Amino acid sequence: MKVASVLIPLPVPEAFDYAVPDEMVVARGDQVAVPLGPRLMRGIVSEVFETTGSNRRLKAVEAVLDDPALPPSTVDFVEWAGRWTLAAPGEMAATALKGLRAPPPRPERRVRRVGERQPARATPARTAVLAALGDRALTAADLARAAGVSSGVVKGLVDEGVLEIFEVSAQAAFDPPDPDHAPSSLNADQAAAAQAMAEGVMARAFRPFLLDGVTGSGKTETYLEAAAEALRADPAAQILILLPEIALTQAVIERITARFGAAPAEWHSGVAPPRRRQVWEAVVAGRCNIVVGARSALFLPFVNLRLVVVDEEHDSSFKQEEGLVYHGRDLAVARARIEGAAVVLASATPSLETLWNARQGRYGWLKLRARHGAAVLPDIQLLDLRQSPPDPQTWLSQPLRQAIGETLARREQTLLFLNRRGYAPVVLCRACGHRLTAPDTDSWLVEHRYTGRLVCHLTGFSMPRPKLCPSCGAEDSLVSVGPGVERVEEEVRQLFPEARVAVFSSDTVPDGKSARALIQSMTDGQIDILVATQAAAKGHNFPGLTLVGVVDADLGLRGGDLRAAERTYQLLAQATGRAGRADKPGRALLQTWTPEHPVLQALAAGDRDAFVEAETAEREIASLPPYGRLAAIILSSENAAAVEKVAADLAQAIPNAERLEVYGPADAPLALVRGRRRKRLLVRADRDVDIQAFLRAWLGRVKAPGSVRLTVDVDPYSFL
DNA sequence: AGCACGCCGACT
DNA sequence: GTCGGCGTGCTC
Repeated sequence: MKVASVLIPLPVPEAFDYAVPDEMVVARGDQVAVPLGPRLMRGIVSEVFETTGSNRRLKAVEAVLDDPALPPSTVDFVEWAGRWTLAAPGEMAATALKGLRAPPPRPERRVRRVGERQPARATPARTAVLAALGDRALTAADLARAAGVSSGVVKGLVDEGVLEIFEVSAQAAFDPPDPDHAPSSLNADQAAAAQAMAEGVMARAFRPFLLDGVTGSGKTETYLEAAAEALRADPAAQILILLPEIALTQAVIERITARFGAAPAEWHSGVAPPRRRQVWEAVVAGRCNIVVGARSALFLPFVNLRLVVVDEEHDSSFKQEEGLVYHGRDLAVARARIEGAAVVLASATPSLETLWNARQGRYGWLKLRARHGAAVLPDIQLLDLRQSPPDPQTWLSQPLRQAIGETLARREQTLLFLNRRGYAPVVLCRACGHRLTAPDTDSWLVEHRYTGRLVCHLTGFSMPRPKLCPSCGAEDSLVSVGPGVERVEEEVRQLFPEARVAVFSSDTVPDGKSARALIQSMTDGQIDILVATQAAAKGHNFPGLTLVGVVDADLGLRGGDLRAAERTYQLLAQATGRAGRADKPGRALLQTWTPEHPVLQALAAGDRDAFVEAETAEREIASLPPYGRLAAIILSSENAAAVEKVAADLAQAIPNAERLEVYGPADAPLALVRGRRRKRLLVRADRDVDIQAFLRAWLGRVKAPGSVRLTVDVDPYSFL
């Protein structure tokens, strides 16, 4: 008997087996309809095999669906990703079908001649219609318009049998990119890197690269030349370019369009479902060469993937935390390995993991130096706040104020960087010391003055700023503690009333359109001082910007999670890198209470290698990534007792394992979110330990009731 | 995810 | 005395 294993988009731990009827032809990757309990489900065939006797009688595959099959390598990838992240394989498979959610486009109805048949009565209108049509096929409406008659005339000819209606499936066309449309002229570094990447693509085997170059070194044009080379060698080659954020796609799409004379396909959550269906179908049919997208584009059914680019590979937005928990960069490398393709991780501030892989020789390491005339690294100074503390209730120290004043006098621009939205991160009661938190979440409420509300940045809960302390009832006792961008803006306006000041944060710039407008007015010099969160630290270059002030360089270093130092280094390197060009040297001033901190020392010295060296050494001593591996298990439920119970059960059931430790259970750092009590366990293992096998064995021993949600996060990034 | 089966409060 | 609440469990 022939049996098909079918991946079903449900949280079941394995594929389900179905009998294949004798006359049915099924293959791995096919989309099938299978009975599950009382209903029919769409599934993906993961395997077809022959068996003699079965110990259980199987239901039969109902039908093979018309929708295109997933290419076998896409099935390989989906299965691998499911095993790696401990997700249900069927749910991972379902992400590869996300493009099919919209109904197929309605086929277009067109009319054409039926042989040489003539109408019984040839009126002028009818003659005009037949003349306009010729031997083409048009829609009835287009034809009537072309002939300058009403649609009734066309209908009459159809009724008479002179014309017939037929259906054509509407298919979006993707123009083939022309690799020689507008090649960039590359400098020596770029040409060497592009050459190495192109050779990697030609090898038709897994070839990973780190493309390591400061802002302005021309990473994008370099990897686009490698893509062009791939297309020259194989016009059917498919290329995937992953970006951390939707906001960055437009600029890259424009550059690709200019380089190749054809627009690439776009793939992310902002693309409408019918369009996504078109892209999905074009990708699986090999009718689409270049896709630019967010991490979910990794799951597209490529048939000839030759090159994957992960731009800004260090960016933590590649880590998906909700639903399926995975890291887009890691899965991109895996996909390239499975497809036998080249993968390029590009960044000015590569992640420690990637740098480590490059140093070990696992990844080809392609370095680009800054180009002549591009932004040069600014002079970075640390401002020791112990020497020159700001006045009470202000946040800018005297040296920074003076620098802003000088910059203003030279009619140049300042960026004040503070990675904190709103006016004040904490509101507390002077009388009783109570800190205001959201009612169902124990994170602090952030004061926003523009809206006059207190906002929970985790859940979006907000309330008006109360008059009385909700804890002790004292009147007028609430004080705003600490600065956010709005508060720094207030201080700047008082200090420099004549300056034009703007705030750039996700609150003032909620969408791409307003972001472009603000960036434009900054570029045009209509803003003197921009107070910004990390929303402005990425990717924009302002020619008149010569001073970057970091209001609180210590901010990201507190809290001490694994990647705090790395993230801070990357963020501040990006922020300070905004200042200055060759003809107008810039400077960056970092306000800190701990100028001796190695991260800040490395930043001030402009010495990335020293930072990487020190940070890597610390990770090695602690056997943390990349020297070890981590996984987190997060339990959450509205029922606190149920969480405790499952946590205790898990702690009881830890399998024996060598070179592996389990920490916890402990309250998650935010122990209450949206009314759900959260507990966390953390697993650390040596690099060569199969941490997934351990987790599977462990979780197999404990059953959590439906009321407790259990999330596994392999290689966690957020430690909330 | 659905949809079943299965034990305890307000109704004809 | 029933209709129905959603808690646990299964679906090849």
